[in-house]
Amino acid sequence: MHDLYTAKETLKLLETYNLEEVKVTAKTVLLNEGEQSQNLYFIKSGCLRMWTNHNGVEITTQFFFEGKTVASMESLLTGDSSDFTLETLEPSSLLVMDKKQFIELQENDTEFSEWLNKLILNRFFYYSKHLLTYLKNSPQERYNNLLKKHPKIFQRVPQHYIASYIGITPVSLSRIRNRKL
Amino acid sequence: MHDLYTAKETLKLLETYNLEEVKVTAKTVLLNEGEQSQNLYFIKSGCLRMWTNHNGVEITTQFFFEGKTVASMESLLTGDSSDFTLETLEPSSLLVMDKKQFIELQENDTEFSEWLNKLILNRFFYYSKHLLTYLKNSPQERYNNLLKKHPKIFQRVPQHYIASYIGITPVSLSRIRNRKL
DNA sequence: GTTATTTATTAACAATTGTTATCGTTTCCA
DNA sequence: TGGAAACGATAACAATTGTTAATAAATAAC
Repeated sequence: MHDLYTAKETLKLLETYNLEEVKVTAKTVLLNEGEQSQNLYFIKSGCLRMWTNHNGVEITTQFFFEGKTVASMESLLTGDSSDFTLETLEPSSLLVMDKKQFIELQENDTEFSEWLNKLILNRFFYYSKHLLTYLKNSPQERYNNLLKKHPKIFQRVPQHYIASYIGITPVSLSRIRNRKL
Repeated sequence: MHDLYTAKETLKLLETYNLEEVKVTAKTVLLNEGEQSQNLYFIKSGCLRMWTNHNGVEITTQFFFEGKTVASMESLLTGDSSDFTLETLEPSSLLVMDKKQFIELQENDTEFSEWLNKLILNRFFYYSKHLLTYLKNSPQERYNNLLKKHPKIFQRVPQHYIASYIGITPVSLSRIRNRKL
């Protein structure tokens, strides 16, 4: 009942909607903070980061890799302006669903709305667990956990983006990485 | 479309299901960490906190006051054991929906499943925003924001529970509160 | 009402992180 | 391919938080 869709299942579903596929270079902004989200993206290849401005500093809130569906959900669903900027980190190939089709499918396509509900549920669980790491762990521990669970991130993502994701400055992350135990 | 239910609307909906109402004293544990969630609660009066054990220390993740619906959603929906303990902070009056009825309604009652989807969406938005405060703000700033937005919490909830909610120790919170500006 | 327990404050010190700046190195385009 | 921008490491110092402990005050229990 509450099994989540795999990347393959999601791709299969989305392919039935004949979505446009776009190829973009690294550092392409797909959505600007303060603007209304107009699209839902599925990453066929490449990766993205979601970030938000804080006193002129970019705070990365999440990374998304191939096989994942990405959108500023709150903005897309409510029509409010997005709190986040969505930007590619690598040259990426994306399936794009525009807002009009998104709303249409959400209201009239049972399979799509079920898929969406599970996506939202999945993201809810993700945020819930992620929040816990800020309550339970120190920056050092968050780094250790990230390195253990997602070592590949460090090979694909510049370190200073990871720093803000962990909740610290790039300087502090560099220190942590080079701290002798 | 995506307006969320008010406390009054939720109460009205839940009252159609003839739920049992229970009155419990303060410090009553409704769900233990490690056990499967068996119930969904609606708080008619009183308040609850959700917490998780970390190396013998209780980390409070959320407070719930009258008019709110509470459950360890992940545990209730997936059947996994709960990551959290649910405990009353004050003598409380609660509407209780058991898991069997919950599943039954979720599968067969359109209005209930729509209500639930909005509840999940709402909690997703809440966690998303809450997480941001850990990425953007210092403990001092999180305290300031909480005091500004929810000053009543400090009148109803012991300070050391609030400390872990903010992500710091009780000692540090006391210092912040008494720090001169 | 007296005793326990819980709660909050404060102090002293250690450890961590933030801030600012500098300096190589790498990467990116133009 | 050559210059500019981005990136990561490091240093020095300030500021904050964690840790442990002692104490006082408030609350709950009997």
